[in-house]
Amino acid sequence: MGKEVIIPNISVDCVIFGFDFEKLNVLLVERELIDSKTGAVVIKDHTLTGYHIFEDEVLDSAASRILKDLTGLENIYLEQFYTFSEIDRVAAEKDKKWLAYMNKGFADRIITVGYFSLIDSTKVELTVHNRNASWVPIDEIPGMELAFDHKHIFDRALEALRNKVKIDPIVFELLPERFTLTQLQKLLEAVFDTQLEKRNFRKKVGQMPYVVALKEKQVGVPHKPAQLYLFSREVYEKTKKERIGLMF
Amino acid sequence: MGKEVIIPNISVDCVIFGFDFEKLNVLLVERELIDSKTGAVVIKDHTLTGYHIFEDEVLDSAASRILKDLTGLENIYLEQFYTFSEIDRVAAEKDKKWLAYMNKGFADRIITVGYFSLIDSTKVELTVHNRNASWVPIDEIPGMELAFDHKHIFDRALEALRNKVKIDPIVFELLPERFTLTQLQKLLEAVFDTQLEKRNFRKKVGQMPYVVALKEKQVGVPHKPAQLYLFSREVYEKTKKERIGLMF
DNA sequence: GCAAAAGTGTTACCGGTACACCCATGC
DNA sequence: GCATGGGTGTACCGGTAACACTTTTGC
Repeated sequence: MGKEVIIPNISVDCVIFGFDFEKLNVLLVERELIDSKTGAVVIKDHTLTGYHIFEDEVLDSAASRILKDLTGLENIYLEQFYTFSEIDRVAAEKDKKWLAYMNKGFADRIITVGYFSLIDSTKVELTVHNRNASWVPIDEIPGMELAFDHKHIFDRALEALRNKVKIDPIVFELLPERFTLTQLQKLLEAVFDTQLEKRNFRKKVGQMPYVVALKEKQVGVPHKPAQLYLFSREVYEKTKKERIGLMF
Repeated sequence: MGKEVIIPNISVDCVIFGFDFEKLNVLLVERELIDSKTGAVVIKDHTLTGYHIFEDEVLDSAASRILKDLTGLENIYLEQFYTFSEIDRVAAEKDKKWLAYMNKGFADRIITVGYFSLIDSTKVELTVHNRNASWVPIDEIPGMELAFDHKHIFDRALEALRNKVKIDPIVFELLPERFTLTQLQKLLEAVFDTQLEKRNFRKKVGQMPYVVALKEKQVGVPHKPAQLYLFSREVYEKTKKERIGLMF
């Protein structure tokens, strides 16, 4: 560590998803560039987190590193979903200024590998490490100004997330270890931007042996306390059966 | 064209799938290196097709170019599925020798972007362009010796293909425009390495408005001639409905 | 007329969907 | 005792799974 040499033309960008029990959010970092002479604001927008990879580093490690730098968390769910190579993806005027200002020896053309990551946002503190990072609800992204081609990257990430959630129980990565069925339902509703019917939802979850009821219940809530559950990937792996059903 | 400059550390590799009405195959190229002094065979194995990308070229275009170079075909279904960055992925002894022999200015560490492509193999001629290219049934790959990390890339490609086939009607790309239901069934059986029940399969296909029966039938077959069908992506796009059903 | 593959219909079961009411807690 | 979200059962329907026989052609 310390004198790592970057590869100038390859980077990793992370789309970090989190769930606040109401909405699905993405962690964005504020980017601000102020003219040192005039004091005028040259750039003020938001970016995903990303960085170049090092010469002796694999993409997955670079993504983990970036994630840890921003959130302080390790062993987080990360999935590579697409590699972006548009020739002018970092060539907008404001982005060129930004790269010049950074002055880190990046290439003019940068190919970036997109990862999405799912974190239990109850575990992340945005006060210490924050480089002005904040959670933004996914439905606000379309109206925002993002750096580089990050809006495009976000769109692809959300699509990849939805596809993966359908076939693999990764949603649980967005919840605390112990969660209620209502939280799980709200989460899926947020991911797919839809509404689910409570009784049917619970019936379905009841058929998943890997969503296991704990003996504990919520405490201190001003209504009937909910049963707490746990997701066991171990049980999932043991009980899953191959499904071939074509869905198109 | 002509004086294109390659990017030394980024390449594209294509896993080309084809269907011969019996098995699902992959197009592999024979790689042979003979010691110019002794005449001894130094390397003899198989590789996927790939090449570096050019400085002014996008990944998708590089993949199309590579595909066209090998098969002569254009406008082929191509999908990027994963980017491979293991540090020693081209560093095995035989692979280093090969790269030295090629002497094209490639970097020591090459990151490669994997694409899979689906082609109607009745359209490809392996006689003209062939650099010793041949179709290899997918169930023979595990027992073969492949260059670089190409076996790993193939595994990921097959996985990505299966996932995508489940949610999008891309299988039809592997068939001629006009095909029979039995051919479609055999193809799906080959892709998923499974058996399907004829009557149920046909009932299901009967509910897909975008698989349209033609007026024509097979001719010259020594049995009852089969009805020919056509896949219409246009009809598919118009009639598809969003499904959210969780499958895990 | 025989071999070879195409084509078709019925029943049993399961999973999906739609829907309305009682329950436990904090204040 | 009231407001708040937690939790449950039933009826209908559509899709999936299992199964055997008749049809059309080339030779």
